[in-house]
Amino acid sequence: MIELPSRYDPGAVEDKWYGLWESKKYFCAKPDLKKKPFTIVIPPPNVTGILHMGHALNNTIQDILIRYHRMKGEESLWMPGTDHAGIATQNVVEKSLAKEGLKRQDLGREKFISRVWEWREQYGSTIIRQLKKIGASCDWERLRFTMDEDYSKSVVDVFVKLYEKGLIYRGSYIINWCPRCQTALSDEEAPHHDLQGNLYFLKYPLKSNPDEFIIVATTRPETMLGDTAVAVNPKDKRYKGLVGKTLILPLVNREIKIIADSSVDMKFGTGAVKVTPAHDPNDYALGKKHKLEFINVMYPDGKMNGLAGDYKDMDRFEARGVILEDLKEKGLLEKIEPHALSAGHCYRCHTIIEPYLSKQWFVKMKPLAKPAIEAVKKGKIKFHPERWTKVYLNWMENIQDWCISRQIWWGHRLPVYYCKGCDGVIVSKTPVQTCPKCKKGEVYQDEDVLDTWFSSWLWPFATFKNKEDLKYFYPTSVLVTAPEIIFFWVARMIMSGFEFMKEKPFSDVYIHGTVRDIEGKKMSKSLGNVIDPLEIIKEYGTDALRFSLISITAQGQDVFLSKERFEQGRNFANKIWNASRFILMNLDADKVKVDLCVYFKKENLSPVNRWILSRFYSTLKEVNKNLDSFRFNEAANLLYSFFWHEFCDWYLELIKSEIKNEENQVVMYKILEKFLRTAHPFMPFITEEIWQKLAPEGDSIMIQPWPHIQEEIIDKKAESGMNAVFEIINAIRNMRAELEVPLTNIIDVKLYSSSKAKRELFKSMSRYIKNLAKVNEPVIGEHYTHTKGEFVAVLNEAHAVIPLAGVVDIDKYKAKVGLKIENARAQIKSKESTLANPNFAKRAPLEIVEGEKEKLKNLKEALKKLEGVLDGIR
RNA sequence: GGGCGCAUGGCUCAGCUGGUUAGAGCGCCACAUUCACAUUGUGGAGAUCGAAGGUUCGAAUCCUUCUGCGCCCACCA
Repeated sequence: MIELPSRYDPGAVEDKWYGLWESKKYFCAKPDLKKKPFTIVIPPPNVTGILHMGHALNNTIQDILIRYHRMKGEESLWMPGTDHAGIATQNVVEKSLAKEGLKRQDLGREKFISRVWEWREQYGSTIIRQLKKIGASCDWERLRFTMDEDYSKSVVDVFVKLYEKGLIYRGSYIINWCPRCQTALSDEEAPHHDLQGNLYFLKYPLKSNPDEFIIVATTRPETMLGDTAVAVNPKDKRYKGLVGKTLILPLVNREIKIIADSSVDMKFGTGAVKVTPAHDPNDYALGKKHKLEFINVMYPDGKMNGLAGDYKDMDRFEARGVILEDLKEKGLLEKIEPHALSAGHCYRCHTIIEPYLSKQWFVKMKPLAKPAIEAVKKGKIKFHPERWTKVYLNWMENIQDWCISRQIWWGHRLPVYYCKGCDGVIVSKTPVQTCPKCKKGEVYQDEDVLDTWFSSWLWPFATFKNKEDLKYFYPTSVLVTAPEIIFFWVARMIMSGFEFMKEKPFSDVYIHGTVRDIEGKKMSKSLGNVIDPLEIIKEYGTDALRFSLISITAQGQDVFLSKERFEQGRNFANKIWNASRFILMNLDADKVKVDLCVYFKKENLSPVNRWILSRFYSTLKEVNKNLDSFRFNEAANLLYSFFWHEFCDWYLELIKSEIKNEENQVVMYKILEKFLRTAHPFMPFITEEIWQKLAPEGDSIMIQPWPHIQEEIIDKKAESGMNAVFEIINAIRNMRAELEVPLTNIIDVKLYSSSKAKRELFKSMSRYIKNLAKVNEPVIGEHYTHTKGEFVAVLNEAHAVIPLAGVVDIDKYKAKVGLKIENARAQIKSKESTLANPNFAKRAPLEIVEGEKEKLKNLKEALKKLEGVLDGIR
């Protein structure tokens, strides 16, 4: 006899079992040629990161996959690690410095970087600890960091390889510049958001006649200081005689030409566009084409520079206001129209991006994209859900070169050196002291670091330290991630895989939804709508967190969360706990040792046991199918309803009175034991806790085999037979509720069926019917004929009948029903008269009238039912 | 401008290749507590599956159009 508390206490067991798994090295994977490998690389969280619901969902899915495949006997490796997250981490450390009143420049590069490392030492393990808390079965001995020495070496190697291949180049282009972070960003790091702005119409006077103007429309008047031309469409009649003439750029009084270019849209604004080649990508192209001057009027921090004349040192948006005022004063501001536009925003600090002309390093992407496109098109790599394929292909087919240099300090420094003597550029894997070209010049290394994603894109292979492991575990199996990083990471890993490994990095990409709050907003600290997974763990337990998260996440759909949703998971864990407690209390250890096969062979399993076994294997089959097709919610919900509604609500209730029967003991035990194994990937802790109590000499549940489907046990006939019994019990319960007969009152029941098989079934199942419906031994008959004073339920090929005599006072019951009927009739009458009232129709709002009509309809239906009941009794 | 997703009981959502009575959780109503579990059990009410067409023996499911919401992409001065 085992004594257990009636509530599952997750806090008391989780750390214990996690510690055991870890100490026994159950998470560790080694190449084993006898086994099939199954590999997942974790999307490395930022070192400074803190676990949020997105992580919880992402990693629960991965853990389910890993545990499932591990139990299926595959050599399963989940490779963990963290990302140095260049800009994000630098910003965090800078913020903490700011509290001391310091800037990173005050420390200098080297000291600042050591500060970041210190920071990492202190906080870098937080996210790892938190991943352990949610039960992640990563091979922690392989923990990697994108700034690890050998990982960094791979980054440098790759840079050099691409450079030597001519796929990396340096050049001056318009890039996305964040004036706050003061660095270049890739296009992906500068997402566009809508803004409500204005279209400003500015007058530029002609040199030949200062009273004559050309009017240009712009959303960014402050850039006019850097204008070097005005462009019109050559077909535009309005400006026919003006092309080639000279304008005086107001405020700076610089001479600029009017040029003609067919790219100018005649319908937009005035059809004349100011050209600022150093501050707009379109204008840049125009500037190149027409050989215009490039005048950069801003400092890197977004303030106007020396070329901005009187506006020097003003912030770009401040300058905008002042410039507009000055133009207005001079009568050169024609008008202002509201205009919706969108602008790039820094993905780290949300500052509006400045398109900025500067010298940066780029990767030529088109050649890399080619095999990556092909692989997906040919189905070598599959996206789940499939629709992401299109998103991926669309991006890949229009891919732009990747700006990879960042003007920050935290990250992989570019392996690029410049010679002061001959201006030579040296790209080298190893540090360079003297210029190999001129042999004498002093050399200095490029100050920039690489884009964080330039290291992340190597993750599926650079995380392997030796060739043997790489060969065995690569390509990896599944990548699990959110849609936000398809371009940042997934697409680039596919490219790098083919480029550097000559092989895809993974076979399947599972894209799960974004975690949102119940109003559909993204969870974020600034919105204050965060549900902290660790708090949920504290309150409800890890298994509850995992189970709830999974069961409400439909494939690829966004997840809407509120705290109450985790109650479902907690309640389920508690249900498992109590059912197990019940079984443990009633289990005779010696009886249970009997092999289930003994019963199968004899084919003498009782219908109830045949049914529950069939239901278990049917469920298992579906669970397998759904896990294999990434429908985790379906799998979870199948387990939920099997365990709760079939195993607990029906099976355990059925066998309760015969629980010491050997066959029942064996089946009950086996079902629980197999269920625990099946549920383990979803709820690792509670399943382990119960497993240990159930099979004390057994090893941990996490290294047990996944239950094998016994196809021959799936018996649809047994299932439908029991369903007929359940139908009867339900019907009787239903009638009892209708007649308000309490369960303490055992009543008579008659069952009729013209089918001999059914009659026999009822007879053999009568003890269960008696127990669960609280009735006396049923009287079983062949043909049902309607008799007064009986309450009837019509079933599938059968009738269940409760004789009312002695159960309820027929006259009283009749009177009660009669009263209800009268009541309903009165209500109908009153509703009808309301509706017939012409004043009501005139004055009441339409929805009220409709509502009343609806109510009337419902009342009439209810009346009909009641009249039927009365007919039955009479 | 292009693309994608969503619209199903009061709320939040499942519903895979179209197939008997459209499911769940929460909420609501009634009844039940010496019996594994009130984090429970039993029963119930509540849905013309966003709208309009179409394909089909049959549509929540496939097609077209429309409406509303959300997201992504795009060099919309």
